[in-house]
Amino acid sequence: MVTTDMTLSEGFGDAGDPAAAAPPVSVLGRAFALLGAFGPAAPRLTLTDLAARSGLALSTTHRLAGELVRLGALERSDGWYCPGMRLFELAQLSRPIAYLRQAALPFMEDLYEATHQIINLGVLDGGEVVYIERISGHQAADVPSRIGGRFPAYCTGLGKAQLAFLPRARCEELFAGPLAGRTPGSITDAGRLRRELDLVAERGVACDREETEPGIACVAAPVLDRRGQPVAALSVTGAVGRINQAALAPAVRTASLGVARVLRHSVP
Amino acid sequence: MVTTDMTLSEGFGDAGDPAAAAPPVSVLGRAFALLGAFGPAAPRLTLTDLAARSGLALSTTHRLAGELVRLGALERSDGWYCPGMRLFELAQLSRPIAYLRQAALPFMEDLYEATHQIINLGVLDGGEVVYIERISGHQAADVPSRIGGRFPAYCTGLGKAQLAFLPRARCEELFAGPLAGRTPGSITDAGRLRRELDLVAERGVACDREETEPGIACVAAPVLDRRGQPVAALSVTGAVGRINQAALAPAVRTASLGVARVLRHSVP
DNA sequence: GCCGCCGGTTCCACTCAGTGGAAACGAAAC
DNA sequence: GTTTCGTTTCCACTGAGTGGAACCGGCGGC
Repeated sequence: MVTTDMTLSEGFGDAGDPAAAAPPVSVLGRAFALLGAFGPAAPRLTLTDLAARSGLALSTTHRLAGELVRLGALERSDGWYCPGMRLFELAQLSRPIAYLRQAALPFMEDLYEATHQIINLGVLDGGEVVYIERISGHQAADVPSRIGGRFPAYCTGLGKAQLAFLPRARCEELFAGPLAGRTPGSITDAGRLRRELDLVAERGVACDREETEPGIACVAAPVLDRRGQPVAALSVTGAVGRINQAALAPAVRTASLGVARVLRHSVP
Repeated sequence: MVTTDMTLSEGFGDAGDPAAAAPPVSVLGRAFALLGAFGPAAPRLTLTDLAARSGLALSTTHRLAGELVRLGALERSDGWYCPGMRLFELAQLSRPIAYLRQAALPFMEDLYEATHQIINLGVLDGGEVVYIERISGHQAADVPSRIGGRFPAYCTGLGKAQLAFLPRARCEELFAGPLAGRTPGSITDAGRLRRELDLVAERGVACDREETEPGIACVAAPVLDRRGQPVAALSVTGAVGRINQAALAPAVRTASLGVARVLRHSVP
């Protein structure tokens, strides 16, 4: 129910600016258009880029950016703007995120020590998964997940693990449209997705073999609240050859049950 | 040089609102006053609290908060507002933070596996340390650090490790005023701080025995850039009895050198 | 059951913060 | 030297933003 129209404005790395459809009317809208101009592919921008990507007039951009710098939401070093530390501080106060991370990290550490693969924690937002925390070692596997990043839920382990425990109706409405898929392995057929989710619900873990990224596999398990609703999911991710899904499943499931238990006891 | 006046508005948990000194003039200022109303002690607020703590008129608060919700910067569930996920997403695009975390995490994992104590990563912002990442296990030691949290630099290991490598002049100007201290063990004498920092610069590690929090000790080492300037610091933190500073120092120092090496090779 | 209180929401006339075109500036490229 | 490109400053216009006031609805007390 939240940020349904927000996904549209997600700053993807398209070079040519598509003259942002509906120029925002309110100052806040404009300010967030500025912030939204940044993205994984554009972690820092000059004033002119900022104006072009946000669709705002140059002088407006200049003034707003200046103000955002004063407020700490942007930082500027030799002509480049990038998101500032104040945003980071504020973001950490997000209640759900702070609680989740605090509860989950010890279990993520356990999983890491046991597997030495990448351990991810993500939550569902609309039909997408947002990565909240990720721990990894030195082997810089080309796993595309990134804290604060988003992926379509139906083609990631983290997403499927949570979708499977959503009320059926809610899930259906999320995937009414056609499923584009990310890789040749992604599920793009609604019927097959439904059967897959039934299987996940039955087993308590979701698997992903090259559905998110070629060569990458993962095993994920949901963290459920008292009412059985998913609040997050944990996953172990790595190169296909290094992920033995059958062997990892119990560990991931145990860890996510542990997180759920801690959350039940700490959050009222 | 950044956010010098920002520290004033840090939302501490004082119950009675001190009728925020200078009401912000710009819409953005007002919006950030709203966001700044949240704090560790107030992770969620009602509309009325929000208005009181930010010093804005109720109807203004209502409208702005509504807009921030639409933008994803705030979330609302049954009457409570809290910082939203969109902020979190934007914050992760902060170039310095993302690079730092990516470079540092593997080494932090190594330190964790070796010590099973709390591992912190922090950067200097003015005279304060901001915690960027923290990993910990199940023993919920009462260590006060929190991702996104701030402490005065001169009474934390992370802070001293970085201060010691700042140009002397810069350091002096940061601590021109009197040092309040956090605990009986904190350094509050400018002369003693200077000698301590000399020692840190010589050894390459900073120690903290109950200077931040009674019963807590840590060992920290700076991550220096090409020019020898500190960009961050790593620390191992835990209960005094469990931290053998002499034994940990080489490990922490090695890890921070590792991070510096990775950063040198990845960031231009 | 009725009333008063207290959060939250909506309304609306006033006005000042915000806008953006244009011009000045400065440094680097030609 | 001139041109070009990114940035900064200026300023007259105006509609987005403001906040007092009225309204709504649920809860607790009388």
